[in-house]
Amino acid sequence: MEKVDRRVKRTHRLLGEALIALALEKSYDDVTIRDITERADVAYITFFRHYQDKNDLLTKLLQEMLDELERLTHEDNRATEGLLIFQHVQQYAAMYQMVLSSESTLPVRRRIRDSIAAHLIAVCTPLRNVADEMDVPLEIIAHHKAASLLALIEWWLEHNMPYPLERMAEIYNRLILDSVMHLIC
Amino acid sequence: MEKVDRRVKRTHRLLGEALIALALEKSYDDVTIRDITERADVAYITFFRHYQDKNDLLTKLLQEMLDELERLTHEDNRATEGLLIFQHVQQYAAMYQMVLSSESTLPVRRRIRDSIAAHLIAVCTPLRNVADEMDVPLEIIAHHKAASLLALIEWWLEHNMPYPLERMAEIYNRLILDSVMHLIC
DNA sequence: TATCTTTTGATAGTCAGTATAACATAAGTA
DNA sequence: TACTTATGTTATACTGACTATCAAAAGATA
Repeated sequence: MEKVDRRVKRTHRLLGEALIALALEKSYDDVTIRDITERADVAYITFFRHYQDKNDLLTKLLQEMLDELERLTHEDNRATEGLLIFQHVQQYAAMYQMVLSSESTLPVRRRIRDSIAAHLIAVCTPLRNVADEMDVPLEIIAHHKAASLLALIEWWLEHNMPYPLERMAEIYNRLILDSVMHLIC
Repeated sequence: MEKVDRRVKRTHRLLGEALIALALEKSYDDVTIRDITERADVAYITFFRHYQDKNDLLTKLLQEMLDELERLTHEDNRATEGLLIFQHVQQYAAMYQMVLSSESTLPVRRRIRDSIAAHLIAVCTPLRNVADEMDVPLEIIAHHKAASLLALIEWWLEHNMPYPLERMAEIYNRLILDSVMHLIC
């Protein structure tokens, strides 16, 4: 645990808070770096002393959020997986909305998708028998599951969460988990 | 059938060809409007006399391509649906790659997705019995199918089409169509 | 072919937003 | 207190989108 200069810590916090607040007011894409530094009461140039660009800041903000989800779903109690995911999404709804609705966050969205897919591959590879030539490749199944989950989350958020998270978890189980499991086992 | 000035027709063609050629050389996002007009040997300002911005040009290029797909899948012979789709994607691979891999085409991607979803809803609504409260809502199923299809296409293109289109059609049937049909009927 | 209409081109300029340099000052650390 | 590091100020370069104006060229029409 290295000590970080209090000023650095404060700058990071101020810039992060400013970005989130501004992205909620207008849209992520419309937020300029000047907006962020002015809202944070920080010099413009200071932004570039800490981050390469706006996406870099967003990515770092997202990191711990995703780590937390990773920790939650790692225990992998298949019965509650959907519940945990949608609880988490509801908790960080603003952040997810930001990532899923803005034009310029494709790399971030890709990283989320790929990490979900990689997780499934890691879990399933040892379980799977010798690959049948006729089977759907595991890599494609994993990609499909990850993309479907993100699409479901996106739908929920874009429609302002019309169903409670418990219902979404159930839908997730039927729509995605069941059909994926059917193909794997 | 209205007559279009030959100059207009020529300008449209030149700008469209230039965008596609340039997007293949670098990436769509890195292509500037000045690039396009220079490649097309057309005055910079002329671009704005025809299109609002780069995405507007792309959208109009995409339109007829999608109309063609719509026509093909409208007859909806479920057995050959996957085959038709992946034939079409292979034929227009460059365009699909452009749309699916660039950061700034989220609106275009959304439109494709939503039109696929709308089609499924139109086809299935009359077939479906009174909605069971426990069922997965048709709207979500449609959104899921559209997003999954796009994800599968994306995977195929990003990995440089490692399987022939016939195999992809088969995967599409098992991974997406079967599970969706299972939930609808 | 002559006339009229529309499109195009050249030029110059505005604007927003990103990014960097140099030096002075303030805040934190030990 | 002395030293180190982060921050602020100011000025500047640069890219790319977008517009205005006026002259010239190409096409449509009769």
